[in-house]
Amino acid sequence: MFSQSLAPNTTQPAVYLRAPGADRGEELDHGLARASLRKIAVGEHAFLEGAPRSYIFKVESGALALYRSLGDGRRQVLGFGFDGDLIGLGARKCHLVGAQALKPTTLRCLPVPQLKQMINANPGLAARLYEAISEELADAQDRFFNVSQRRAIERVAFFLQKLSHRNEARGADPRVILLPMSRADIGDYLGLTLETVSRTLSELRAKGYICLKESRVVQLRNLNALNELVDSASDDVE
Amino acid sequence: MFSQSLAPNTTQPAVYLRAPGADRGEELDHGLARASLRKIAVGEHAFLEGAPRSYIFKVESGALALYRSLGDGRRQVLGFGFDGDLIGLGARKCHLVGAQALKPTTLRCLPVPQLKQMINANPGLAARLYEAISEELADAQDRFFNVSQRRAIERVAFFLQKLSHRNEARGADPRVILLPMSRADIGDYLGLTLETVSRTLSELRAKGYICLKESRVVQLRNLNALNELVDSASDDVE
DNA sequence: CGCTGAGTTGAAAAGATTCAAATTCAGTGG
DNA sequence: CCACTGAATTTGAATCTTTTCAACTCAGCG
Repeated sequence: MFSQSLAPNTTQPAVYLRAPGADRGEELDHGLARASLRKIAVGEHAFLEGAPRSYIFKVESGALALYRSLGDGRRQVLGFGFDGDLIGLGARKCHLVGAQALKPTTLRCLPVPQLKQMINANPGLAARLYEAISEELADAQDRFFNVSQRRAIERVAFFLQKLSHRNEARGADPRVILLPMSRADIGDYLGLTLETVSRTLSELRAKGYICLKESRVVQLRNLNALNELVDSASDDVE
Repeated sequence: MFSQSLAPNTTQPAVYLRAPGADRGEELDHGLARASLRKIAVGEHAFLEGAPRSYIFKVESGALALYRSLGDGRRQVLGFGFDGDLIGLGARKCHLVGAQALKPTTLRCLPVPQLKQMINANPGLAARLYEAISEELADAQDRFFNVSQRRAIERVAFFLQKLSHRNEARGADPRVILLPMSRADIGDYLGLTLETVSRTLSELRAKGYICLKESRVVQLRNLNALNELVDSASDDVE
């Protein structure tokens, strides 16, 4: 793929690995279990863009936005870190994304040298990291085409669907979504303005697909319709 | 990052690694040098979406489009494979992207079992693959925000800039770009329609930034202006 | 009880898509 | 070698979507 080898000022990845599943990442879990805890308040950063990568983190509780700043004050949110997620991984020496807490957040911090040691001691861990990061790439691609070629309503539906599936995977209610992030964060994630996000949520409510009691609590009332918005690439669902 | 752990039908990554640089991937090069050659014609596939991952490929000459199909016949082009690029890598058993030749293309084919053997014999190789894929992820993120929050003219400038840098990195003329792909391919890559791509190229020509003698040959006449279009919103942290 | 920041909503403007037509280009067969 | 055919490209005009700018509501908090 040409893009990476061209990118001269390519942005630094922090590489976000998912939380190890049941049969993966035992070593990581083991190391992390003994790692130190750190608490950060809303608005504080786990790490800043450009900061040296000293630790990798596992989110114990709370939520973070992973973003890159643009020159003109705008920013691109690349993802969110929720409890169970690993953040801050990557091959480079510095983070090129920042991780800012959206609510009070607790992190486990594993020093990078220790991670490297673990990898050296256990080559299988490298393969796991590789798998995890290739998942991450797959996800980035998934998000890419769900954003680049779709309308606002489809993007928002995609976003809600992902959160719903995440709940499901964790045994939480897939029909009730708690949003720790603002409309602006969602917009920066989906490539929309905050007004469009708000309007689109209102539109989904008008269609009866969702229910918005509080602005940060979304009830999904018609999961099928949402899924169709995401899956059907161009059949309008009115 | 939540997205990956949610994605239920997450798309399969083929993981696209870049061509090994001067000091990287010697083992890969070594193995590939003895790998078998395969030629494919325009429109043929190196591998189809969903096909089992039997080989990884190095593009010797030619060009391919790496894409995923959408339900309704549209597709998302995730990248292009040019000579020197490695394609088809990834942790999963099947490709979830297809790789279709844009012009007559020659590939080196390295069987996956052999790659695994090489990794086992040389743990350092795994680290290199990890680095390479984290670069790939960084690139995907780069592309992501260059597409999701920008106008057509900025997207096209970004595209041309990348190709220009690629030429530069390879000792080719950074001011002359040969496009092996159609306007539709570019559009599918940038999240635009082919008409918009065409119009935007015409606009860049009208501004005097580029020169289009033939539709597949672009001369960059004002590299600074193009760079400003790209950088206007994204200020790199380095 | 007024502030402040987040969210919602409206209206005008900008930008991209869609549909349609014209033009260029490449490859084929005469 | 040239005309023909189909594909790729360009361009135009109408339409649709999203953004922008602005006003307004609401909840939390000093």
